[in-house]
Amino acid sequence: MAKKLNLKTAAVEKSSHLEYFKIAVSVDCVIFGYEDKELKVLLIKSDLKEFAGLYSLLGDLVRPDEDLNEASYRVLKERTDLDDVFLQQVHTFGAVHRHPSGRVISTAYYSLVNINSHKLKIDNNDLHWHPVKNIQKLAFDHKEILDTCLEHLRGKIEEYPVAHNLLDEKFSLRALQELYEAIMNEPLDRRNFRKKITLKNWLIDLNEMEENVPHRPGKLYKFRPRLMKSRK
Amino acid sequence: MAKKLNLKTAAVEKSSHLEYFKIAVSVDCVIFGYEDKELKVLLIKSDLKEFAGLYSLLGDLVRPDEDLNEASYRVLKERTDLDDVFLQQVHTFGAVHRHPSGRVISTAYYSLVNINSHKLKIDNNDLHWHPVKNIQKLAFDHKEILDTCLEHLRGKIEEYPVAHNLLDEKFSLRALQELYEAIMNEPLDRRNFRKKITLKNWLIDLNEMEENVPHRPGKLYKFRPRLMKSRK
DNA sequence: TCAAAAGTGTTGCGCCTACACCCATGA
DNA sequence: TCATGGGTGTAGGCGCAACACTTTTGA
Repeated sequence: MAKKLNLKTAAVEKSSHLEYFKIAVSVDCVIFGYEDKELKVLLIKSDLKEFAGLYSLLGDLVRPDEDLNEASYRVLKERTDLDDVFLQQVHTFGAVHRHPSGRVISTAYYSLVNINSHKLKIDNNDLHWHPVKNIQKLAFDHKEILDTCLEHLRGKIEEYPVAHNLLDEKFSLRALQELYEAIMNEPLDRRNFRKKITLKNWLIDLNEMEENVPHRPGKLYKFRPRLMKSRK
Repeated sequence: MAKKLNLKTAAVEKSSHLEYFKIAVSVDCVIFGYEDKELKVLLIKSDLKEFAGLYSLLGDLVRPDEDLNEASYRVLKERTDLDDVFLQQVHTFGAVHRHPSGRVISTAYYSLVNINSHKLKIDNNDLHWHPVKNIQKLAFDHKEILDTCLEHLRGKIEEYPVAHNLLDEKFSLRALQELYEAIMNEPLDRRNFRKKITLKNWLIDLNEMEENVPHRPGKLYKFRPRLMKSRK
């Protein structure tokens, strides 16, 4: 009974805090792809005058009736038409002046997609895959977001079989190693890499060989299907 | 020149998206403490009718002119009067209906504080330290937030010397081990624990002994000062 | 036959776990 | 002298890094 004193309904609480509903929430997606032995990220030309000439990550405001995670899937789907992909939340960036349009707090996600398996929905915004290594500056705090996500990705691929999202279904161990080298940005020892991967037991030997290569063909592998839970 | 076509100022962009500024952003702080060989968390009685009788984490809406991280420091300061503490962002929870007052997206932080080194600012909301082990249910999605933060803490203390935030300045190795056992929720081998800690070189031997213990006194240690960067 | 990459093992090191005994102190 | 915890070392296993030679294929 005495406890009743301080209780208020949610509706009452909301009305007393209306002035706080002035912050927009967005998601920014670091969409990684892999092509020509390079890790790439999907960028778009910023359409803000303040960032004229700079590229930015793909992002959008979260809709009032949309889960935060769903918003990141929507962004991805809108741009790549993919909807069953690896996508992971990493960090939320909330500096007051990070966005010139007003107060926008943004949750960063990264995603791994196969560049060959989809067509970009290219509009007139210069959407393109950009090699991660060359990126010096992006609009907003997107360079920091990119760096943070790349750091997370580096930790992730050591422990989880997520690399299949970036590759075609069949691949040689060399191709897989080149992918790892591109992500880690360092050369790896071939024998040790093969041992480590074998030990993890992520791969299935397809008993097929590379074809049309100008050298001794390598065996082809694929990732074990049960490991490939997308959307998480 | 041609590029000018699609550019718009930030002000224009904001006006075209006003309907999205309807989501509130909050921070929820999992404030961990350590007392009586138990890991505890600071809880408050929920003041929402929808959650009558349940406890919740400490949180607050982020102010329009306040950095996200600063909001979490403010919440901590308001409740514990501490302002130079370990605080780390973990995850952002954004389900549509996670808050009955409306659309509130919440970024979760956890913090490590010394229960003895401050006085709680206790108001009439039944603010108290609650053993983590006994918690079954909390208001909102706060149980999930707690679990997520605890999992992160477990990883953190293995790699970083953050435990000093929970202990008094001087402590015995046994006390440190008991803290680790409380956090990991499992017994640890004494010899192996000491070896591991010694190897990490986090501690300074104070050449002092425990006093007033009913058994052989142990040596006292403290954490190396340079390691103790608070606020990350 | 050459160029290019495939494929393969061993050694040493550091870290981890499991495990048992004697020592110092206060009651 | 007893109860309580302090303090210590070793052995086996595992993962990791460093490192070189032979084989297969296409050109």
